[in-house]
Amino acid sequence: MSNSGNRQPTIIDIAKAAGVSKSTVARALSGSPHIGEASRERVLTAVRALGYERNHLAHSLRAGRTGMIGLVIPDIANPFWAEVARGAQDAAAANGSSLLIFSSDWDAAREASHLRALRQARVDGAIVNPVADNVDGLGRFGLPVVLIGSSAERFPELSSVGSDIAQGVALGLDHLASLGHFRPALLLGSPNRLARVRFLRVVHDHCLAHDIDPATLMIEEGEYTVESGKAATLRLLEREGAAVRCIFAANDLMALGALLAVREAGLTCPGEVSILGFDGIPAGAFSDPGLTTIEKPARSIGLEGIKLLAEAIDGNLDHRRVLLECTLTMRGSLARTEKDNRSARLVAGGRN
Amino acid sequence: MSNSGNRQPTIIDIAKAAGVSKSTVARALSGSPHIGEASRERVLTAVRALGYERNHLAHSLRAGRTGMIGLVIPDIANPFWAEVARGAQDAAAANGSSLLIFSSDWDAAREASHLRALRQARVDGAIVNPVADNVDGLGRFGLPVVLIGSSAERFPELSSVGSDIAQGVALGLDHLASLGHFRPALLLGSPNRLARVRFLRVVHDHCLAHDIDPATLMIEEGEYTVESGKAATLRLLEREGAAVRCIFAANDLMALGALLAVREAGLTCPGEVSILGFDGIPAGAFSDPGLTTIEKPARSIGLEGIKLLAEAIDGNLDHRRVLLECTLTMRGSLARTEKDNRSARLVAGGRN
DNA sequence: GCAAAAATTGGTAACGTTCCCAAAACGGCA
DNA sequence: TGCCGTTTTGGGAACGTTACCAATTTTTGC
Repeated sequence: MSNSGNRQPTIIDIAKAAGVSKSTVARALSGSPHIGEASRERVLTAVRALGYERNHLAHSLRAGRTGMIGLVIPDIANPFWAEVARGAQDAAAANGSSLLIFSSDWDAAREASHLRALRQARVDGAIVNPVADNVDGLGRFGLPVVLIGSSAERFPELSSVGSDIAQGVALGLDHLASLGHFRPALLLGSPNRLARVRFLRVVHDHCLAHDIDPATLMIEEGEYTVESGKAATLRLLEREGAAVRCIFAANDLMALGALLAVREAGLTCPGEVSILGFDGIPAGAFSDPGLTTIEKPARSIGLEGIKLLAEAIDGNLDHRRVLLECTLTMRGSLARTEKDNRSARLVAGGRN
Repeated sequence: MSNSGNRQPTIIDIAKAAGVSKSTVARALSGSPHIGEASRERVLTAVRALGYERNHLAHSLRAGRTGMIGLVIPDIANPFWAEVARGAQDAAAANGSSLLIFSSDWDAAREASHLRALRQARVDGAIVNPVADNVDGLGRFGLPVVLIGSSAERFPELSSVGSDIAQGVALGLDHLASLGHFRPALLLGSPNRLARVRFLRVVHDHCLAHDIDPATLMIEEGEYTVESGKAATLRLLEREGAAVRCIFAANDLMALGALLAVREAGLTCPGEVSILGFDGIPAGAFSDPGLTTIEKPARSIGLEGIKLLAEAIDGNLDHRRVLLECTLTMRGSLARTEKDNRSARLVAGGRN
């Protein structure tokens, strides 16, 4: 009668069934040594019989930690972020915590609202790709936070995990150079993007190391979409006297657009034009030829984020910034060139 | 001294600050009418001053519901499931609940463990794409469940949301017919797959409706991957006397493979061979030509799943099976054919 | 056989919230 | 002024767990 209905049994139900007090049940459940063998047996039998499962809510309330972690990313439907989420999920599962995932849609208000929800749910901490420009929302978050993604640079006072863009760009340039492409045309984002500045800085250094005048590199702009990449490449190919043999795009979508443009211009890839992308999106595997690209370690970012956060939660709060290496994923869009265009290094006057 | 440290304030802290009892604070917070205007003001002022935020754990424990919903899918990194998750997320956010997302990796043990975690977290219900063949794990889940995906058919006694494959296949066949393709070659999964049977049944009906002998259709098998789709298409094109003008693939990956094969065989798409896919994966938008496909309503599935679950949670537990319409996403891989191959309907003896 | 030590057990408070009931304050009215 | 009805308030108890302390039982040593 007291246990009418089929609600989940509590330790009190177990205590009644086993004929002991709830304290004893708690001890049996927690594996405490302060309990007799006989009692433990009877409790565990009752637990199995009634199908008891600990109420995580009550436990969390008492213990002051929930074992839940928040993950706020721009869009779970975006392959890159989905991959990050997957990494975080695996790492979280490994240490027994679960993930509360939210998509901010690059909207500051939504991000703030999600952070509030996370705080109210009393998560132990959160991993966030911040969209808000002001640190306020995050600074006042009041819980351990780890930032992910490149935008984390704007908040140097918080721990973060990101991919090493500079290393990735250098890796790409070195690989291109090893194939004889010393002066790839560049498909970059719009000038006000932070990523573009970073990208160019590495290119600059690379050029100096190879005795090339950075000013002679051809550069076109896009908006990180297939269409803009295609249009930009078409503009590139139409430049007079420009024998484009290699294109290095700042993201895979633009690289895919470049591929389309090259074919539309009657050229072949990789035969006449080599194309290198940046990101490692799944769609790059299905193009023809497959897109060779610098792959960001998306899954590792999620994984490492959880690791860092776990440390922060355990009080081991050493502020850290982790940069993970990008890797080269070779598919078919790159070919060796015979004409070593490094010889152009002494010729001045290329446009842009 | 009592409120030392900077832990989150509770209603008791607010009560002290406002000089009232915790009951009064609770009333002010819940918008109860049984409270004086003066007290309400003082409470709300204190709330703002101390930055109080309700402890969702304690509330859930008391209220008996958490406002949390579980989502168990095979892989959050898979674009289709990520899209489903996004739909669920949006719908959940709309009614103020949050999502606990887990990836089962098509592994029954992992699925069971995730369901256990959800039960312990006392979620209000769960949306699951079941991998386990036995209904046991789900039947004993003990909480409201909504199944998603086609495998839900194996559990007719539970509510579910899926895409209407039959309608989608019919839609594709009708569209192909409207372009003059009455006898598309079929790229299907292996014979033991349930999906294949369903697919074929619709094709059969369609053929009868158009006076075509289903036995004359060319069919090849693949494993739902790009490579197997390519290989299968190559086999198709090598058949003697087979003038393949149209291919209908059971999923987009195989369709993408078909595209590669067609080009490799020196043919053009859609000029000489039209290709129709099924799924609506993002990569289909980036191929050349873009892949025309039957798109599953992934986001709507997640959305509708939450709606159904919400009803079930509110006790309105009418068992239901919702089938959502697939849509036709037109890109560039289909062309009208002049030769109406319907005329072949009287000729018997095509292989397979 | 008895005291002391050790092992085992039960009772109670606490985590932060909400709900119910009773107490207090306030107003109007005779 | 006293009584009654209404509004406003405070004091528990409860949700299910864990932790502490005290009480009980058992074991050990002499």
